[in-house]
Amino acid sequence: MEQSTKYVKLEAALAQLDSQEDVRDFLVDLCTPAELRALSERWHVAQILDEGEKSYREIQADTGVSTTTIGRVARFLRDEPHGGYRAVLGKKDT
Amino acid sequence: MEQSTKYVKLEAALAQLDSQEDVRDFLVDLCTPAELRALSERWHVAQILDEGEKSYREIQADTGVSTTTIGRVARFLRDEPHGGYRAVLGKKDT
DNA sequence: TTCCATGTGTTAGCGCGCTAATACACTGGT
DNA sequence: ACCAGTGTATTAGCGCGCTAACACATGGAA
Repeated sequence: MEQSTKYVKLEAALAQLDSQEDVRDFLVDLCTPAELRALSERWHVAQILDEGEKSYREIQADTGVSTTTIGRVARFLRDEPHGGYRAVLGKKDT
Repeated sequence: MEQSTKYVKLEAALAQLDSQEDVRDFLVDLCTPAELRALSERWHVAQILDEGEKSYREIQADTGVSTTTIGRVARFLRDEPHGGYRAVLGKKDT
């Protein structure tokens, strides 16, 4: 298989990784620990918010994430600028 | 398909996205523009370094990324803490 | 040997995402 | 009417990744 384009876009690189382990290793090399933590926390919060069963303050107590950040994630989730979260959240069950 | 575990890990979420577009949309929702730019630049630099044909100063001139950052990416690439870059770079040909 | 480009390290300063703390308007239960 | 809990906004301060601008040692070419 020939790779014609000289450089692989970030999303293309991630899309071609199938296993959870490969993605993990790639992210660890690409991100700093602080960044990886921040991204994981946001994604975690997004999933909790999507369930719609906990208040901001409960989520803060459970995860340690500030309500400021929770509010920001909630805004992205609500406004759905690109539906990127939905594409994954929608796969959880039918 | 039932999703038994309550929350999906970040790497699992990305691993289950097949298309480049889905990954892109997910990243755009998850990351801030500044973060996405930083990650993309690092990945871009990593690929250029992997070719081994340009000096740090050339890369800086081409991409606008500082030699400090280039050096940091180079160090990760050299030390290969988890081989995450390699897993993608190795797929480019052969 | 001289000189220049290289990889690498160091410092200062900036931008920005995060926390902590607080405040406000709204709503449902008592 | 009151009050507790909610989503949300605001402020100050901190950590950290980035840039800019150096400095330094090494190595190859003139």
